[in-house]
Amino acid sequence: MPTHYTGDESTRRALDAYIKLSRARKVLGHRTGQLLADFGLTESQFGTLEALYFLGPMSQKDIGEKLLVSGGNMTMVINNLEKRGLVTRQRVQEDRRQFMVSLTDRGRRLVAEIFPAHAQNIVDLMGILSAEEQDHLGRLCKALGRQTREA
Amino acid sequence: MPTHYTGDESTRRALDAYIKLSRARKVLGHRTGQLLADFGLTESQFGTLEALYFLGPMSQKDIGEKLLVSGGNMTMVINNLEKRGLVTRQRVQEDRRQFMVSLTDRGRRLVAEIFPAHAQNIVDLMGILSAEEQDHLGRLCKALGRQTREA
DNA sequence: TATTGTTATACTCTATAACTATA
DNA sequence: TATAGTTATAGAGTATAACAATA
Repeated sequence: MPTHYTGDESTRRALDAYIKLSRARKVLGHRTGQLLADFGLTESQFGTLEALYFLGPMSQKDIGEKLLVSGGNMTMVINNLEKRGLVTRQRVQEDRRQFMVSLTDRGRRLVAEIFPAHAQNIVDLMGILSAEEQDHLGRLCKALGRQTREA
Repeated sequence: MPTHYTGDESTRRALDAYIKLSRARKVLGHRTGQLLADFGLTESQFGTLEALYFLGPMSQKDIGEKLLVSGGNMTMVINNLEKRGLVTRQRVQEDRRQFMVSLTDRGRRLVAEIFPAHAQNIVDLMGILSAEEQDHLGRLCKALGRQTREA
């Protein structure tokens, strides 16, 4: 474990932050994932539904970029959601290479059903941190997530 | 996207922190995972090797708890590492239900070969944050990861 | 009875590369 | 030529439950 790495201080510090970040995310994801699993959804699937719910119809490419999921995977995720009647694909007339993905009524109802409990889970999990700490965590993570996509 | 959630402030704040945490971890994991992939290793596999390298031989159960990986998965991860001659299993004489997992010389050499570049990747990625910010991030994430295992 | 680990089941995720259709 | 999406490939992850061996 990097925690026991005895090298120089700046390396130890970065490794330590990284492993704690990873663990936190894993623990939180495990918790939130249980609720989703009760509804037969994976994180990628729910993330897709959530994006469509809050941002409206999008191409597969846009969803993939939002969720950091590769093209081939998006095809599969959308396929699985489509099989269950939660989303639909519609060709974009102006650019027939694209599909616009939209929630069906059933998909919308499912998100509406799950989201409150999902959000409450996250509020509960984050509740160990004060409002200021949550904001600070968000800012630090935002910097990490942004910088590293460009660099 | 929770970012566009228009509910109450505390919910928006928690969701926002959560999504940024998730994105950061995903971006970082993607980056560090590329190096590991060059050596034919997944994160779980390298995490196992790393734990054995820095903490010494451990039972599968202990590794699973460190890495937050379930029992059945640990069997598979260890199997795959064992096939490649990177780890070995030895029955524990005092409790013959357990296997002690150890690095082979080959496994130890592989970690020694990969770790410097892996650590440097993390130092580079975390480098967008100051030393104080990295420490702060670590503390916030530690609280998140710990609390939620107990609660 | 409880625990460690294995096995079986059944999906989902992951990346990549070759491919089709369209731009 | 470049882009959006599909398909094929090939593995690894995930959880669960039933099982064996041991405590």
